[in-house]
Amino acid sequence: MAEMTIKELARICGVAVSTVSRAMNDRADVNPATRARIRAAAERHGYVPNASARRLKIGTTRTITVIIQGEFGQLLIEVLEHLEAAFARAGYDMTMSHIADQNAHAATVERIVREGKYGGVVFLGRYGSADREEAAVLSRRLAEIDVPMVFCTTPDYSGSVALHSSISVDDHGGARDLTTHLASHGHRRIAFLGAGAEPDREHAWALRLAGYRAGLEAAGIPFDPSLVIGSAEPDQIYTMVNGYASTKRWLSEADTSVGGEADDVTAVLAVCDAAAIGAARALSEAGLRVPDDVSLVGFDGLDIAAYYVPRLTTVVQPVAELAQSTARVLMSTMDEPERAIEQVWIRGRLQSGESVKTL
Amino acid sequence: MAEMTIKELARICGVAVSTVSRAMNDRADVNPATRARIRAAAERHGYVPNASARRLKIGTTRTITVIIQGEFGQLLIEVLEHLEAAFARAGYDMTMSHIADQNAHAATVERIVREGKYGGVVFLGRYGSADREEAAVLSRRLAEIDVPMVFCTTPDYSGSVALHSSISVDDHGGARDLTTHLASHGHRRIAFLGAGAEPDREHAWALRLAGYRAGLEAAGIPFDPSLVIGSAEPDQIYTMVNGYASTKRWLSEADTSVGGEADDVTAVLAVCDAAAIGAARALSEAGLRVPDDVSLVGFDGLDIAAYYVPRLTTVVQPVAELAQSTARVLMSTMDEPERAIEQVWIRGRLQSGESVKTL
DNA sequence: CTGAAAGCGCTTACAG
DNA sequence: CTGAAAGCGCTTACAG
Repeated sequence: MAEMTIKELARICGVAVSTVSRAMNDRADVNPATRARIRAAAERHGYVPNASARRLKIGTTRTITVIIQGEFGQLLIEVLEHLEAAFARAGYDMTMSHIADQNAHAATVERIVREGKYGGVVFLGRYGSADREEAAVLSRRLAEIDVPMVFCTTPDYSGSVALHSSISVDDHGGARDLTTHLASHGHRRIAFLGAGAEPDREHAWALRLAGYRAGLEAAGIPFDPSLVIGSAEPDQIYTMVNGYASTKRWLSEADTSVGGEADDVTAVLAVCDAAAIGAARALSEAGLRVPDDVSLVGFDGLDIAAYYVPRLTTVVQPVAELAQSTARVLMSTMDEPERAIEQVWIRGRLQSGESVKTL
Repeated sequence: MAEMTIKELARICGVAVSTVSRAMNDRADVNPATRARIRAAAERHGYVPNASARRLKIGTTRTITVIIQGEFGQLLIEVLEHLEAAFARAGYDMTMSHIADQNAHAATVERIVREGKYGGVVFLGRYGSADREEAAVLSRRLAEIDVPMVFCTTPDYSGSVALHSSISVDDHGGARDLTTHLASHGHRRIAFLGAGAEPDREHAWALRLAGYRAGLEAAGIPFDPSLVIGSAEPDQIYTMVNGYASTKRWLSEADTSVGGEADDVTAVLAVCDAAAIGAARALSEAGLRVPDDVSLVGFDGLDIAAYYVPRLTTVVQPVAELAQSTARVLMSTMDEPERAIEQVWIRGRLQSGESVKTL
């Protein structure tokens, strides 16, 4: 079936192309009867306006692209689905581009954006380099591109002054709540599992680590750096394999080191649910049961947390609210480009499972 | 920063726009020095050709879109990542469109495709209606659209004659292997968990159910329809919630019914890993331990299968091969549109865990 | 309410 | 090797 153009449809309907254009775009200044006739013919012949020609002429588009970078798991899928629904309700198409490269070059992103195919951009997930300076440079280059842009589930890395709006769960508050929860169940030797290698204040793990420290402090528990367990897989922090490998390494080091710090740990706060699942397996292999021997909590509120045995205590990311907020901020920025930058932090909800023992 | 056009860049370089075009597109007939000078200027000024104008002129594009429909989980993510890598190696961009609607209207798909933004289309995941007739109609309408198209992880629903190439894991063979595996460990009362409601031969669950029956037959075990457990959530068969709810319902019905069929079941073959995880929770709530009281196997080979306690015996989908095969078939079809339809079935690998007890 | 015409930013024969 | 010109399929002032 050959592609039909506006010209052919105009000929078929016996009108000018401009009239067809007006009819297809629902302009007020068309005779309702003409409009109906044209649309019926379009439907019948399967005419769909050429998106490239339209965009070239209009200069703008009702398509949003979501750029997903790095780790791409269940959490981002859920956010994506809500984003799509939110944009669809507002009459926008949404498409996605995944950037596999852990350290995407600004150039890759720039190219996607500058091609001019999109009216707005959502960055989803971790973006840019783990390296602070590099990330800041990327952020500044992005800010020079004349396209509305907002970050979702990742904060802005620009440095002191935020250059982009961002919407995230309150990582700090969530981890603090989990720590307080553990403390209120009698735990005082609480480990944090899955810290990253770089001292980067804005990464989710770093914010969660800070929340953990705040929770300890609120409970009057002194912070012990030896209870911060680093990631064995720093390139894939938020995964089962990292939770597993990090816990394995920690347990074996603790066994052999003087003092055996692991021995008196009664609870582990994992950087996310996936890492917690990996940790649970490593603990099990070491003969430690959850929660009888060690309590374990996660973060994110994935399905697996609710179906795991034992059900995992976690903080549920408000995915619907994150997506709606992101869509709202982006569309506002598209309407009003000079709009002020917003940093939105949405509180997650602590969901109690069966993985915490009361001491 | 204003968007730069080819005209401005031509003026800056003191050449004609046609020369800039040739330089940017790496044509042979440009003076290497001119070419270098133009590309340097483009880089310096951040010039990126307007994709819409280019596409309008060329009529074709090196962008592939992956249309994901319905359930979108970890398995599809892994396939997606491999697809992207495969297309990137061949110089194609890849973008994704998710269709949330379980029963996408052909119109939605047609619109995406007819807009003319893409050079090829991959359908990923289940597509079309669960209803056989509706699915066949969609398939036929899709075949009328003049765009290279291939189905990945889903077969073609056209009816007797396949209209589209498709690449899937060997669902039938995988389920047969799992059943044989269970039988060889002494199991004879094996349940199949997660059957769908429609008698649809091509759905993954139906193919796996058929493989299960073939496995039973090979082991000389009579097929017992009462051991086929239907999906409590037929709209989301391949999920934890369905595995959980279906198992719950089955256990409670079996308890109250005459004969209590559940009592003598020693093994459950779940339609996929996610459903198996849900089933494991339901079994645990009923006081049944895996594998001591019931053996349990899944399908897909997700990370969770390897990290769950007990490690889940499953068939690992060959995601890399699926993606590479899909990319290869699609690109061949783009080069040669009249190419013959191919149906590819790739064998999965049985991965032994700790969830099967030897009787 | 409708039509004729200009032009969006590119690419590609066609001349030179 | 380079340039001038036509045209891809649309939309949008501008006339009527």
